[in-house]
Amino acid sequence: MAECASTTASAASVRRPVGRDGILDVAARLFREQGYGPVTLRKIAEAAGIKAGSIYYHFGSKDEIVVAILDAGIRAVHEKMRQAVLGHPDDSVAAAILRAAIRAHLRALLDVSDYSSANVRIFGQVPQSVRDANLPTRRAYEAEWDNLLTRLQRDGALRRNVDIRRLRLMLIGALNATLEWFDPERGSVEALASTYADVFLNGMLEQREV
Amino acid sequence: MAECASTTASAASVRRPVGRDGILDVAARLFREQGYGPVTLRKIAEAAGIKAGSIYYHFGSKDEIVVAILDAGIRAVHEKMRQAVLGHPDDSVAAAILRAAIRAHLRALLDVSDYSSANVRIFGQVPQSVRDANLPTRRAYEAEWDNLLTRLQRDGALRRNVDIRRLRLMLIGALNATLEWFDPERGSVEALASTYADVFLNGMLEQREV
DNA sequence: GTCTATATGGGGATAGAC
DNA sequence: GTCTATCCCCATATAGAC
Repeated sequence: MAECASTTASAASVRRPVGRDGILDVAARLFREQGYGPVTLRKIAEAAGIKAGSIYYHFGSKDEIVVAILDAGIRAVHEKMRQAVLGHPDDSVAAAILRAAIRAHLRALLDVSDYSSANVRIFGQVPQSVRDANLPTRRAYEAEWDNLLTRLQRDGALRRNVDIRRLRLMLIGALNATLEWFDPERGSVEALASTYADVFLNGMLEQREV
Repeated sequence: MAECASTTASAASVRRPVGRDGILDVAARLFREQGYGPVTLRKIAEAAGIKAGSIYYHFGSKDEIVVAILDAGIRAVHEKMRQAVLGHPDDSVAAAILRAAIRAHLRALLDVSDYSSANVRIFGQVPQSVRDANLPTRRAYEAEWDNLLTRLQRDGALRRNVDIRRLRLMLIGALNATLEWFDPERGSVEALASTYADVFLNGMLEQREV
């Protein structure tokens, strides 16, 4: 969000205003790394190079920070996924479109955005009021997937006996779960995305014919 | 774990010792419902009908309770899955064995055990020391799946180009993610298990021939 | 915009009576 | 085996100086 990474120097570094975006950047990284509970305003302030009380100049409460991060996280992955799908004409092969969407979601989560990964990591841990505030943004992303899946099913590319809502929950849930165990040293995001597409599109059983 | 459900009466109910197992039962339910952070010893004690200080007669710390619940949760789902697989001879159709294993895992998570669901819900939220204590039990369950998948792949039932460890992480991660959204009013666990098996075994694309 | 100082509340944990 | 009472720490949040 801010134009440069914050200095993580513990103290006595160059004193330069971090501002609202700087605080959000640092907080998103900490939430992604540590989850919701362990990240206190004191830790955020220290990582940003300011004092805890100063945060209240920019935000009214801790929850306000969290909501801002959750919203930005969804918007980031939504945008990536939308662009990936737009890159294909409507009459493209269904498998290619789905592969692109899966790849975009995983890249946003594992490669690109601390905000998106923080969202997945902490959404289940934040107070109900915070979840509620994030809901409209989430719904918009879910609708994007539902539109895509509905269109592909109508075109005959997807099995007709699966409920679209359930399929979307399965797919997004499976992709988000990678955050718990993905290790770039064991393989690239690209390879992971390819495997997910293989399994979700064609299954894990040996195909009898092609 | 205890032989009967605890009375949830807020006060002045029949005073009967709840004991170690009673505390664990109540705590597991609260952790499943609320996650790790919001569940305090005071809340556990109140739900169990005792006072917070009394918990320390049975446990040395809050973490000791959490570790006991995490371990019991894995053991419960492990046992269910193992029994489900044992119900099939080694030369059964691979798809049938996998379906049974998937069904057993989902049932343990969504139907049977507060301990298993609490495990999935809070594992990512607990301190590292608690996770470490739970690791051996987890590894044993993971090995059970790896053994099954390796055997099926050796028999030619699974595609050869997928890494077993990665496949297991994909599968378990996807199944565990259902805890976030599964609603029994929208469909049974059995139906959900069937859909998961369909998609993971054969994929979501319309099959060209059978 | 950031600081220092502090109010206020709730958490885990302990000691000793019953 | 459970109670009451309490210690100690750390969280969010506020007030006012600079």
